Amino acid sequence: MKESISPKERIRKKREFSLIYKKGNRYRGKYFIIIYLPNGGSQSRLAVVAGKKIGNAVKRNKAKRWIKALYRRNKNLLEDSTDLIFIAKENIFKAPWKNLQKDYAKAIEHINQKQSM
RNA sequence: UGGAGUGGGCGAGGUGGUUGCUCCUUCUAAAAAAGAAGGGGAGGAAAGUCCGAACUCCACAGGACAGGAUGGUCGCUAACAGCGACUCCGGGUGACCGGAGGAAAGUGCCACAGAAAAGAUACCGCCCUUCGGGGUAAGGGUGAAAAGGUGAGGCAAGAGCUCACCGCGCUGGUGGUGACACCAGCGGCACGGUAAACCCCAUCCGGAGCAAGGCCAAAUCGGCCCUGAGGAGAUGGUCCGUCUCAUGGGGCGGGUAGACCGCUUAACCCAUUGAGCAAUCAAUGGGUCAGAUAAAUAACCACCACCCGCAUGAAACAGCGGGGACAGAAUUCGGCUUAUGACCCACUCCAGUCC
RNA sequence: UGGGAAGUCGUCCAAUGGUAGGACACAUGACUCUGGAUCAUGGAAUCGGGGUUCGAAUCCCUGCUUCCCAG
Repeated sequence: MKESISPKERIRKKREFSLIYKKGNRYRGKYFIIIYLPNGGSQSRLAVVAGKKIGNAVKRNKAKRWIKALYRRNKNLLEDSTDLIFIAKENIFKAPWKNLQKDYAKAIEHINQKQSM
């Protein structure tokens, strides 16, 4: 299993963001919020939002990197191809790596169940 | 040994493994996509956006006004509110640090207190007196600030009225590119403070900003041009013809999404030599060092080094637990300012002790 | 990324460089059988740090926060 994220696997256009915000479902995790929408394509896609509330530029980048790493490491968990927007919360910097992984696994499980129904 | 001053260096600690991101080159190959190999990949402040430029577009005969910025002198620089050296003033025992045009061009302001806050009709006072008035500014108290200061002479009482020293101003000389310094003489000296109040003087300044600007260009709507058989209407007594409207086909230019250029080789960096007190400049040789766009440097693990705490101990090693700042390029440079853990280096000052 | 504006009691606004004021809100008391309204009294602030000045909310530097504009 490859663990890369190529440009095709990212959400980049403002129009696409608006669509997902409008029609997608939300899951509130402990350290982040996920907005997800099945896209019917061949690949899942990803975007991370880290707002100004979280901190300065260094902190925002760090949050993005962590969430991207989570996604890469656990690509195979997701069953259907889905567009995902992650919104990082402030407490993400206090979390140990293992808790983040648990929280992520729980979130993906939740999404899989919802979509198979 | 302790305390302090100035300037500078380094700053995701190092090595390895697994998995990843971005750009360039070569190859798979003829192009795109994809893959493989090799190489490059954050900072001293990248930050705040406080100044100054480069670059691009717009405006522009020339001159004047308005508005803004700067402000000791000389130098450096592409430019600057920057930097260097020097001058004067103020602070500090000292190393050192901070400040800087003009108040005699004019206007304004100086609360309260005080007689008076500025070219003094002087409140109390002192002295003289023909009792009408006159001469004074030593002393008093107020205030942030009170009309040169101290001492002596002098006088009715006093006063730069006179003298000495200090301060201030003017003139001349000498030294210095200059700010200014030193020396001599003269004036006796009514002429505060505030220009980060208006202002005056000198110097500089057109506006907007890479979301600048350029180039290519879907879909849709509308515009213009060409054109086909037929349709409707107008002209006409009717047909042909001509004109208008709707429609089919083709083309054109503007322009949106989007793509590309701008986009990284530059007032660049390093070394040596020379000029200069220095900032800096010159010559020679070498180097290429991020270019992303929902936005790249990371995640996890192991070991080693450093620091802190715990416990043992005379001390150290081993052990356990924890820690490593401020902070992320976005057109590019030169500065300023602010944030910053640990460590290191150079020079200097003060105090104590010893030799 | 670039360009601009503003910070005064809890809130909304005032204030020539000279004692920071008003309204609403809050607290206490009076009035009332009680509450409201009314009356009286009181507390509470110049975004932080420097500088100029005898004296700064105001003038000058420098940071911080908030808001607006440009696709």
